[in-house]
Amino acid sequence: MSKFDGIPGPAVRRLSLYLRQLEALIGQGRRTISSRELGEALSLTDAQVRKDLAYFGQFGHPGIGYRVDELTVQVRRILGTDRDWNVALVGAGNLGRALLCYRGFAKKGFNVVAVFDRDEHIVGTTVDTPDKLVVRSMNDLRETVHDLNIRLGILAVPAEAAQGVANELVEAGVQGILNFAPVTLKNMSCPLAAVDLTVHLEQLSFQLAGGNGD
Amino acid sequence: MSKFDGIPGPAVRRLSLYLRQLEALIGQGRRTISSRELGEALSLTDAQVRKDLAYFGQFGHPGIGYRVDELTVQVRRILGTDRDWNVALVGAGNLGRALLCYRGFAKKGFNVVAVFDRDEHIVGTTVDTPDKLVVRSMNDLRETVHDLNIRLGILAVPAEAAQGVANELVEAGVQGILNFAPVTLKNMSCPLAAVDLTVHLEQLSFQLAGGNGD
DNA sequence: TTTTGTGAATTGCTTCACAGCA
DNA sequence: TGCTGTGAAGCAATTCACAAAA
Repeated sequence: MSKFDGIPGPAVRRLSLYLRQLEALIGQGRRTISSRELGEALSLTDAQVRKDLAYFGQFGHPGIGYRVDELTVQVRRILGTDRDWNVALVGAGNLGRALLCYRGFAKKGFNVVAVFDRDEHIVGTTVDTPDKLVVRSMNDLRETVHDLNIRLGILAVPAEAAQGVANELVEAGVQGILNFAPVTLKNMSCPLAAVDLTVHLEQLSFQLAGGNGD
Repeated sequence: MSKFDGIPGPAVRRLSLYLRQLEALIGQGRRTISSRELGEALSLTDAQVRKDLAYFGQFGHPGIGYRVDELTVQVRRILGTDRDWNVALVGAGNLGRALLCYRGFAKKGFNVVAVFDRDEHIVGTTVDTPDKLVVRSMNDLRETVHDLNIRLGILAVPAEAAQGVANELVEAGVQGILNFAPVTLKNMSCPLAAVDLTVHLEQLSFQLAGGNGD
């Protein structure tokens, strides 16, 4: 039903990479870039780049290429990162606290405005991060999500707790979840993204173990 | 040239998910599982599960399904995680230290046995993690990689430094790199895996911004 | 019956190659 | 000439559907 139906998932994922590269180009003061050069920087073919961008509109200029500032604005608009998103983080363990320190989220317009933890011993303490957030109780989830206009949730809890907390997040009104727990969430009624840190190491070990004579 | 040529990349990625689910099943004491049930747990079709596993051998038993312990052994062998891998982490910033605390790596047989940082003020200090590693100088990279039999590197440095450090890792003898820096590494002669934390949030915001009427 | 393994059909994605524009 | 946008072709991955095994 979406206006972006029929667009390959891989193309949408690459959109993020184009944006990252475009932001680097702005830093270098580049005004325009061709599909060939943009592809080269990301190890993609020029045709791939043109087709991906053409799914969303006509952004290029024949004979010139793409204007960097213009395309940046367009890709941000398509990805929805032309405005800020308020985010709740659940799980104030090691990973959770590290993510709070990570500047990359805010730089892209994702503001972590609240932290929650199930452990009542931690609730009320201040997390040692740049913006000094106080850990909130899971009981305040729904109210906080509403009051702070939180739309996304980051799940940094142990695997056993993940499904339950994910349900609570949706119940509280969150519209999308980034899941760091090593479990596949089931029956979610909102968009999901999953990051499993060990899966990527396994892919490397596969390539090394299977790729040569062992 | 590999014995696993012609196998779809997506199938290999799912292998990690099968293994994760199998390990959960062992914890529950399950003896066998059908392709249908395994697929259900991971939101895949039964045909997908069977075809993926069949790329690597005949592990199933008609009328029974797959024996959990048997299949676990096989998948570990295929992924190369039936033995341990020594890993070096470069970048002792917030993200790097958080990854050192993360128990998931060791649980899967990936042992982070050395930490490096370019900042000589940090070199020599002990990182506050369970296994108390001392931060090493980048000058000792090659020697340490050799002495500790390190085969994989985790890159947790700023974007600007990533390409340079990646080159140094390969130069030092590392055979695969897991890259957390938000850049696409170029001209690498070893297997790579990339984790960009903001990319996943952008995918969520795309789905929310584009999926409904805005 | 239940459930696998697999050729065949289908769907989806990428690359090719070229018309059209600057 | 240089470069985009895009149908057509080619390739890759998934799903179907059924023979064979327990």
